[in-house]
Amino acid sequence: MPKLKRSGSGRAATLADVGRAAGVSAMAASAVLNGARTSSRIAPETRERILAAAARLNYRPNAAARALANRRMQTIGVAGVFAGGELNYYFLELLNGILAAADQHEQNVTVFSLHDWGGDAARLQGLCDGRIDGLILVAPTLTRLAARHLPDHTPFVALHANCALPDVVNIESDEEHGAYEAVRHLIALGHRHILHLHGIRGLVGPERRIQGFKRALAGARLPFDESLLVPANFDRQNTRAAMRDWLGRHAGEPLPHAIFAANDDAAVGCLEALAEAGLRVPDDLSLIGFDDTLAARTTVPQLTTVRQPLPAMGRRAVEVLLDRIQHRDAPVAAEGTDSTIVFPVDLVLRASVAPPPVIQRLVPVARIART
Amino acid sequence: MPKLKRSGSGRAATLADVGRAAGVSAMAASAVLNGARTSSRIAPETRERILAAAARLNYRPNAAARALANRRMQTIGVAGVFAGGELNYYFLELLNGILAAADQHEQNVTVFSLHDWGGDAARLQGLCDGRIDGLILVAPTLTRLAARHLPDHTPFVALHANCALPDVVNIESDEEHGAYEAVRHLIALGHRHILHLHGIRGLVGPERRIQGFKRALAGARLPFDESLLVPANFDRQNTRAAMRDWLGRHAGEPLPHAIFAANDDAAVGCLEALAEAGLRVPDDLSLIGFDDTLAARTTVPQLTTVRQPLPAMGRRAVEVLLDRIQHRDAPVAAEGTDSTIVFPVDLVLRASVAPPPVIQRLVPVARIART
DNA sequence: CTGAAAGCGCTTACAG
DNA sequence: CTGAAAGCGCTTACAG
Repeated sequence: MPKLKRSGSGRAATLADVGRAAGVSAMAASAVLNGARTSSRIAPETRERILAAAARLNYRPNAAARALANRRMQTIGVAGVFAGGELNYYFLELLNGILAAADQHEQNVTVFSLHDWGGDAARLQGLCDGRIDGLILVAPTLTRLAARHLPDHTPFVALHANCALPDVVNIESDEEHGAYEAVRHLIALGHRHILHLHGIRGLVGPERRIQGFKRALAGARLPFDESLLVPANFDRQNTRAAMRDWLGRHAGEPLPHAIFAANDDAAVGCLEALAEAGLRVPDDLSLIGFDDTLAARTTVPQLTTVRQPLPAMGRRAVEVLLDRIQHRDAPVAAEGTDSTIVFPVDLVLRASVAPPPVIQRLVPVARIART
Repeated sequence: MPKLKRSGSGRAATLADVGRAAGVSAMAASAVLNGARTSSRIAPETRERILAAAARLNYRPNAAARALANRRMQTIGVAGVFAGGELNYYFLELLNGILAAADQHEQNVTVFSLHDWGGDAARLQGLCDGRIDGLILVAPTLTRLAARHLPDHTPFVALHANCALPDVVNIESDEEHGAYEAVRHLIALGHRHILHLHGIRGLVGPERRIQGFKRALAGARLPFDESLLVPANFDRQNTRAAMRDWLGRHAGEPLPHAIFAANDDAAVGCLEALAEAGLRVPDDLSLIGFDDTLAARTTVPQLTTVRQPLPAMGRRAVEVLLDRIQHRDAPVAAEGTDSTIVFPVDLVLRASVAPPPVIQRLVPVARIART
């Protein structure tokens, strides 16, 4: 039986301990161990002694003390509304890129999961207390007032900001164009009657996708009317319910040729509702998503979708933020330049889209009431 | 045109500033602002003045200074191999629970993404330098030596440890039982010829699932032989390739009744390979997964699977860790008690399992060579 | 009830 | 090349 007790007690070795053990001052130890850029060099022989003592004592510089002296934590924060029932894929992809870039620059990443932007805008203040050197805001939705009162002394960068943030670089992708290309692709295959499952009206992302949808229809001289817009809220559960509901209300009418879902999660919810109703994708109708998250690759059939380069966007956010941290006093963007970085999007062709069936199906009448 | 320059420069207000502004000492300010448990109380009138000054100066306690004085960062770390091509669902579910519990206890969470456990075991050392108060190891696979040399002075807790970690609480679930129940369920429905797509041999999780598989077969007096075990590596891509390969090698032979995949990702990969071969789940054969991650819910059909309560396990890890941090010197477990916490698992019934078809299909001969 | 002192562990000038 | 001093911003005893 091993003794179930770690020696966790007792304090860790400090620079002073190392110095004492090597017969030098703490600051000589600091110079060799923590790579100070002191102009002076330590004699090779002394250096060896210090290194040996440090190894022997298992010395490890204390991050808090260092941060206090340097005014730099080597840590960046990531804040957003991630949890809410289901953690989302969107964030997972982003985090992937953020972690990779942070690792490369030897920065730590602290994740702040907010409940909602409304009440938690105040909480943001609390995070900017020296524990992080800068903060990445993921899809922030702040009121004008809150946006103006972002904590000073802390640099920010935003990803997919849903609101104007004065003096903050915003990183986004060309969503309008992505939506346009997606719908144009459907139209090119012969689809005419296309539904759009859209996100929350008023938010930047959903509105841009709606704009792209409309522009593609207009470009093909296809009529647009509000009935083509089905509200779905960017989330699987909601969309499944919305789609079930839609099918119920349109039983017996001609089935649309295709559906353009505002994101992959919505597309998956839609797929589920269609499957329940006995409709096959892409045989009976085509479906297209947006984002190219894992969700798009783990459905059967896999989803044709618009790829936003989320990991690359996350990486870029880290780089921009680190630059802001280094040059706090530099202006966010050159005079007259926009402080927005736009990534290109790509249409990714997979199995959920096919030409429309020769004989258009009707929306089936519900067979079984399900919960 | 707004001026694109934040006032980021200039330093944040300190306790000394607040004290000065309120005409008291920094420590009086400390007592009222940072809730010191100093036995003495500050006079209500002074208190008001201090509070007012703090508000006026927008005072925010400095985390690093506090950490240095208190020897407590209010931050826990989470380390694991998460990235590797595709960030995994398993971690996403866990993180969900970890973030929720940390939030509740007002702790920050810092995520360390390791490349692999081999080389990075050394990096663990580097993290234990006061920046975190304790560390959660996610599915660690350490050598005996590395395990023995976990940094002192830092409490740990492990989730699904793949190796013995002296004096570290390990949180896991009853995987053997889960595997047993899954296979028993298949057998109860009439399945006889069942394949198991297993993870890496030698790791704790995969081995336990194999044990459960074998026990269920033995319980029903079904013969086991090695050919029922198909190596698949816990990941979608690999499993798809493995399954394609298996189908190719067994073309023309009777199709198995069912497949038990060692995790959901593997099940999804399997599903893809089956779909490519024109085989339908569950009509032609049944499929069952393990974990109940999002992957299990976003396939069509949704997967019958064994649920590990990952968010709850993540929450528990935080609680155990915080307890270890509070009582560093207490033994990890009472004398003679095991320092392992085992969560129960549940079989979740969804659409990927059905009774075997009346007429057993043969493995189809590959129709098109695909890449 | 309030303040002066010392310390947490590290760094950055500044002397020798 | 090396050390003594002061400071980063906060806390915790200890005096008054």
